[in-house]
Amino acid sequence: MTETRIRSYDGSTERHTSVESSEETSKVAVTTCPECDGRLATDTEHGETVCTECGLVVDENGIDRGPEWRAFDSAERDSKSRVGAPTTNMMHDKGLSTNIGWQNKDGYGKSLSTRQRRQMQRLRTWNERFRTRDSKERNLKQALGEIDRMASALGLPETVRETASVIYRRALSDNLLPGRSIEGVATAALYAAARQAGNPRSLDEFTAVSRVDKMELTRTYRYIIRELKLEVQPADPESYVSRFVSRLELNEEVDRLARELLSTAKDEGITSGKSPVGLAASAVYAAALLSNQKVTQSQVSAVADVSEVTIRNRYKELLEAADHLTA
DNA sequence: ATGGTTTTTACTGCGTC
DNA sequence: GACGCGGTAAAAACCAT
Repeated sequence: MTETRIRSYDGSTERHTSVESSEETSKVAVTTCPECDGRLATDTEHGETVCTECGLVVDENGIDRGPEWRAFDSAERDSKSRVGAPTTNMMHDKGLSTNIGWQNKDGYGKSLSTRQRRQMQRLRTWNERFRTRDSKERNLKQALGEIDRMASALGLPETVRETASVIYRRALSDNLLPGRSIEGVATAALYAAARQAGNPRSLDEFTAVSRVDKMELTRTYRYIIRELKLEVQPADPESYVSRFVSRLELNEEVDRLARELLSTAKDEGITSGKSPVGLAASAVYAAALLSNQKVTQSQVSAVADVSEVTIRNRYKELLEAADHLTA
């Protein structure tokens, strides 16, 4: 009947037969055991050369078994292939799901009748359908878990998580996942969601809580945006202000002033092309200066993750723009 | 790949506490 | 002398082409 195996190494290798066949396979390389002069047999499945008498393992690395998976159709190849960054989830089910052999043989190696063949074919089809649906669900489950984890680590509100999961689902159903890591796409989805919600976090902040590096994040982010035709406008510097202000323990006046500086700067047209984070940081610094609250450039630099040089350059420009307007 | 722009790194000098 | 600030040159990162 059906042979249900842990994993299909090879269509013809089954557990019970491999044990029985140790006698037969011994004809491949027969020598004598150095211990007891018994016959040596090669166990092809484990790549060991063992003595049939005393069980001494003479050589245990005889065979390179290559990849431990084998794909029988393209769907399976997709789910098992190691293209892309390695994740623990590469084999979503740890190889424990049911697999129906492709040979039309029963457990004893006898051929099946036409009727049985048909039946097996139908079973294979359905098994495959359930298996892939299952894998997508697990994939989604893991991704959503990651999104949740990162979102709370970054203090992002519920709404952002929701849009992130919507984006991820779309990516999944549009088959954007193959070749990309779940973690990477999940991070990119959250990044996009945060920006869309006007509650952005910098790339650096994301790489701090995600397992993917900056390169992969930006790459998959671009890809997702392009493929899903998402509209994400450049981050508004003002959206960083309140966070910086509170982390530096400054008051609302600084917050207000910083926003004012930023909007006049925008009107003067000196903000384009400059990094939003740098602008926000500089505005906060300038505002603190104007309202006589002491913060050092290095403090701002630390919380905003922007170099002091950038802060200097920007805040000079911001003040200039403000002067222009008042004068 | 390339070139232009922005940001960072590293270093220096000045004033203040 | 350490610290905050300002400036500069060169390197690195980024982006559009």
